[in-house]
Amino acid sequence: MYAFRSVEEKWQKRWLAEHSDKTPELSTSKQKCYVLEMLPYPSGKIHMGHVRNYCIGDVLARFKKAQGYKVLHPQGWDAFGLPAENAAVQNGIAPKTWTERNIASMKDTLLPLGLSYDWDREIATCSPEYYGHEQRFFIEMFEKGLVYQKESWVNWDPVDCTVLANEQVVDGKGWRSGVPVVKKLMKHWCLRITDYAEKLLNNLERLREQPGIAGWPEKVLTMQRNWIGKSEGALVRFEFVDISTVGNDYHDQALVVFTTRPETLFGASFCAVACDHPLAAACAKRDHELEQFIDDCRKTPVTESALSTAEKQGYDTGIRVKNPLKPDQTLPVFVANFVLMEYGTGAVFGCPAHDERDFDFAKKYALPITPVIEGPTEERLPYVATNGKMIHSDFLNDLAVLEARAKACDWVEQHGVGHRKVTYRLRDWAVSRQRYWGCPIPIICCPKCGAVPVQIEDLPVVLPEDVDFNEPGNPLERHPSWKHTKCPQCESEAVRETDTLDTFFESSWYFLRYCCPKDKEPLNKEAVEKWLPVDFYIGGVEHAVLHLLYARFFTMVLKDLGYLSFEEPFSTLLTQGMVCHTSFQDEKGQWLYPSEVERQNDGSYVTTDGKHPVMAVRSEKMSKSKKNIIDPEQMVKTYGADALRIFIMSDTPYDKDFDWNTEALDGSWKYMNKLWRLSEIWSRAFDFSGGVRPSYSSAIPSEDAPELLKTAHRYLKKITRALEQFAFHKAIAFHRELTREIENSSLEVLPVEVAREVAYIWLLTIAPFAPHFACEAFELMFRVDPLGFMSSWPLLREDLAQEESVTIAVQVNGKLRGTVEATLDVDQETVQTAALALEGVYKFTNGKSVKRVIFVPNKLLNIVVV
RNA sequence: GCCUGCUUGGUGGAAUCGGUAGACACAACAGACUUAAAAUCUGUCGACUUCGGUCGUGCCAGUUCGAGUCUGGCAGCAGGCACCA
Repeated sequence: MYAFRSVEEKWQKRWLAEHSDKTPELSTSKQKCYVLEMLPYPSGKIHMGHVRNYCIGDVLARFKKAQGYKVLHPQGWDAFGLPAENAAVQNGIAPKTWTERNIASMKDTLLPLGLSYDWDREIATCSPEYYGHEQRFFIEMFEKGLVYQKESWVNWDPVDCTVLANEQVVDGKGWRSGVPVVKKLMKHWCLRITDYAEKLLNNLERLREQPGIAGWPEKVLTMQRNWIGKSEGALVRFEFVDISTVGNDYHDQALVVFTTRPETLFGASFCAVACDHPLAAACAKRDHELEQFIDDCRKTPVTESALSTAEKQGYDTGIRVKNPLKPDQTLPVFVANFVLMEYGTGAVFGCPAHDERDFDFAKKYALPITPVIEGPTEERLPYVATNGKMIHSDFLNDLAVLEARAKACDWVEQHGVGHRKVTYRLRDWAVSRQRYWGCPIPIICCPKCGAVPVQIEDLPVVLPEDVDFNEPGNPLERHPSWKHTKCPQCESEAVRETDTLDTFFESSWYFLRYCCPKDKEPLNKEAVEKWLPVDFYIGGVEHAVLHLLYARFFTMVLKDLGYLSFEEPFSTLLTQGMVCHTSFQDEKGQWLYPSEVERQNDGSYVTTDGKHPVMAVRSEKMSKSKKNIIDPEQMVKTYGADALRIFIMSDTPYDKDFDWNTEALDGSWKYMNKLWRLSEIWSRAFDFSGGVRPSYSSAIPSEDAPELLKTAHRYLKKITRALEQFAFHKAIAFHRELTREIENSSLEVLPVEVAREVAYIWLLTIAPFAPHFACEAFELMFRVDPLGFMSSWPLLREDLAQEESVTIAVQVNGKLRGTVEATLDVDQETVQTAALALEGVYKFTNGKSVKRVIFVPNKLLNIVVV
């Protein structure tokens, strides 16, 4: 049996001791390959999702290295974040200690997997050597006006006691705590990601698949496009009919609304403003009932389900405005719960005939519904499509909708009542967190000078370690000395900002720091320019908008700050599927671990102790709460790293969900044993001493090449191709076929030079998946130190890989009736003669006349008869 | 509601350009070896069949000599977005 434990330990020790995976020096960026997996949060345990992620990256890294690329393949830790603080509160462990302990134990699980990381470049984002640099970025962004402080309604997570970015609110709930988010008015720091909205959107085109570059998955591009949510329209001014009704608290002569459908202005029947709109506030001062209404609106829960069922509510302010296109028409102004202050101008005009929402509202408040578009056929209102002709619209009549839109825009611009305007759904990135375990925001609040950045030479602003977690809230806030300092400008007593940065800040640039992890400067431009962009970035699709949008934004900002000269950090993005497992419930509905359950012959499940019936729930993502988890450490101990690596890359394409099945892992383990047995047989059968690299096949003419050599080259071609297309599961399937071919060939007739080359191909094509085995077997068979040979890929002889005989399918009227064996590039006549002689073909052509014959060289002959 | 994917045996999945559907595995079944078990090896494994074949890639049409693959329509599943004006 294959002694995987000692073998794997032996080679891991050597790789580490000899720095086998050290990043090579790079003189130019030619032939470089940067392979990166999304860095893990040090939660304490490596789970199967991590394993899948890192195996994909490692196979790619090893393959590219073998192909002759200079590979950068680093790993690190996304080490700031809430769980560390929660542990501090619950168990009294300092966040730093907790994090460091977790990093150590997770690394202990990673090392036995045999991943080819350059550990000399390891980063932990919680170290001041790391976060000090991002404080500098923050200050430079501040000075460039990309950072600002704003008081506004924010998403507040009542459990984590912190502000959340819009991206972190999922279904109206905090992405971490899972409790409903509440609105809270707070001062917080924001980054002007909206300044980059257009670039973030336009560059998505470049991330598409291109020749030689796989690009980003369409799904992710679409998600980012939707998230940015560009819409083109116009701002339009609606003058107040009687300014005195508005009162002195509102300072504009008109209400400005944003619309994407200016062509429907002739169908307007009301205007509505958000409850946070200044006009609403102004009116509420004189109207107690309105004040009450606004209060109620704010209390409306913001959860998705509540929003979709919530009825549209409006309050008529009594103010009336003039329709700018139709000055004799006046419209009522409502405060309405469905208008959002954060989007557009916080004010809309309603055209009920052509908008679902306006339609509902108009019906409820008995407002007129005037159609202005006549669709091609009889449709019911509201008619929201844009094909049709304009009606009841004065100078827009008879125009197509899109023409009318352009004309309406021209009109409002010419008459000074509005202009074209582009709006985005994307909002600025709120980065303040009222937490301890994060990067301190390097700002000092001076009573005289206001917010003043810390001097660059005073960086990093280091987190204090003597903090107490016995009270709720931010420990930095109540630390006796940390926040007290002097203003860098005027020297007066001042306090530090006690908010820390969102942890997505750290992960927005770590991939750059790997190029120069020990540099004194934040980034070594030369190194960054050589290695970036990341060629293959591998991670979960759950980061499609959060992390991946921030990282792109950050790269653009750093370009504008002069740190680098490219805009897009990741050329190809590979999003791996989840690792799933059946989950089990006992009769009481309690979740059970797979180890507590056993399968019976009839396919049903019972508990291991007591044999109680167990319900198997459909396979779903492995999670602690459902207990459907498999511990990678345990699997490595039982089956070995190579078997686990091969297994997790087998059978399922990398981007699809993977169904865990321990029995199938057993199959991979058996394959390892088979490989080892075959290696032993070959090492006894052949003496490969006197040369390692095959030198034979380049000399031999293809017609003299033994069949097995041709087979090996055919599979080398298939496996290489599969790897280049990220079809890892196919590469393994092909290798299994190759193994079977080798097993079935007789060794006696095989010249040693041919055997050498076959063995070389056989071992090196599985090496990216099973590197420990490959080393051990190479050493055994070639009797040399294999380390230098693992980073080479066998040279393909295309002429040997060519099939020289082909099986040609013979069809009659498109139905398969037989096959003909022939030599490559055989002519039609030969095939046709052979085909017509086939019994199965004759039966269907006999007595009929041949109308047509289609011949596809080397593939097929189709005889059409009538 | 909108957007994006996906749908092939009992299961995971193969099938470059439209050209032999089911590679490679898992499970199952049968057999060999064995005192026995494990391990290993061999075989069967889409449905129907009068054993000649016929049908079969979610459903209905179309293009084609030929469709899992292309086009149109429909259904189901998954994911994303959503009072976004």
